[in-house]
Amino acid sequence: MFTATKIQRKMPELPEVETTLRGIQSSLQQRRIAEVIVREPRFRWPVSPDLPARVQGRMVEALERRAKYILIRLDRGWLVCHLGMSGSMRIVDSTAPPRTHDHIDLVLDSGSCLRFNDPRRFGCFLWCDDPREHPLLANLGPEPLGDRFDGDYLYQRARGRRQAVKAFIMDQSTVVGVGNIYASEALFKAGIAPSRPAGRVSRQRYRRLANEIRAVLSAAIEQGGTTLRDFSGADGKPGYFRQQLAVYDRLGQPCPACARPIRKRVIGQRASYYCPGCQR
DNA sequence: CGAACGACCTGCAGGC
DNA sequence: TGCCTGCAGGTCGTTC
Repeated sequence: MFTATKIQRKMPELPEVETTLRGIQSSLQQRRIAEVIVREPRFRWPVSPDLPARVQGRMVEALERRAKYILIRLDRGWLVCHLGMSGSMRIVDSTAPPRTHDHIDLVLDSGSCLRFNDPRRFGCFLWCDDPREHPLLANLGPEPLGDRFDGDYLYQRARGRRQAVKAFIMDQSTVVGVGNIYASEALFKAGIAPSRPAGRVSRQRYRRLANEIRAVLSAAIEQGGTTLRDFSGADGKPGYFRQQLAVYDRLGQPCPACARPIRKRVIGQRASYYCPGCQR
């Protein structure tokens, strides 16, 4: 039960990032940034001391997402933000007192404020001239919901790879945005064992896998709002999101398809859940 | 080149 | 109650 709460509370996989972006977009767009408050600059990459000066007074033109990065386009330059493993963003009244781990504020001319909270500080909040030239974004694979991603692409890219297929699809240079939960889920739905070498999955099965990745991410994005509402409302309603998961965090529970107990194995240093009967 | 692994952090659950 | 250990949604840099 507590596991369900845990999952709800922090889940910056791609659907969460997309939901976050949609949630903050209308409050930021076409607003001027009156002030930047950095209470804690130590992140995965530290906040540059000159970031406030570059950002204060700028207008927010648009928000975009690339992989799990939230990109905020200003009238001069961009902000490149990542939620890491524990980050979240919310819109608050700029007079609201900051809570623990509320590290950065973008105070807007509207009186609202974008507040970035990140307990583990694995995220980042960077300024750059042009994200297309930023090294962090340079080697990212295609978007899983875009045109350039399909089974044939995965099949081609997997030629000669001995790496486990789960690690392969979680590699951001293969395809972006497939996190640990959805990697397990998509592999289950595609009937592929997570430890199978990437180079030993057929073209046909990669087509299935690509479709399942798209399906599971799209469904989660549609539900993202619900997850966030539960999160911010703190109404203690557990498990709504977790019920959608067939295998993740379900060690020993019956497979929804064949009822054999779900197994857990560490692959590429990450916990992986699968059905030994349905996945080959 | 690919692949494995350590590292970065805090919070929480569970065991003793 | 409190201390210790292990584990957690990400992913980059180093090393082999």
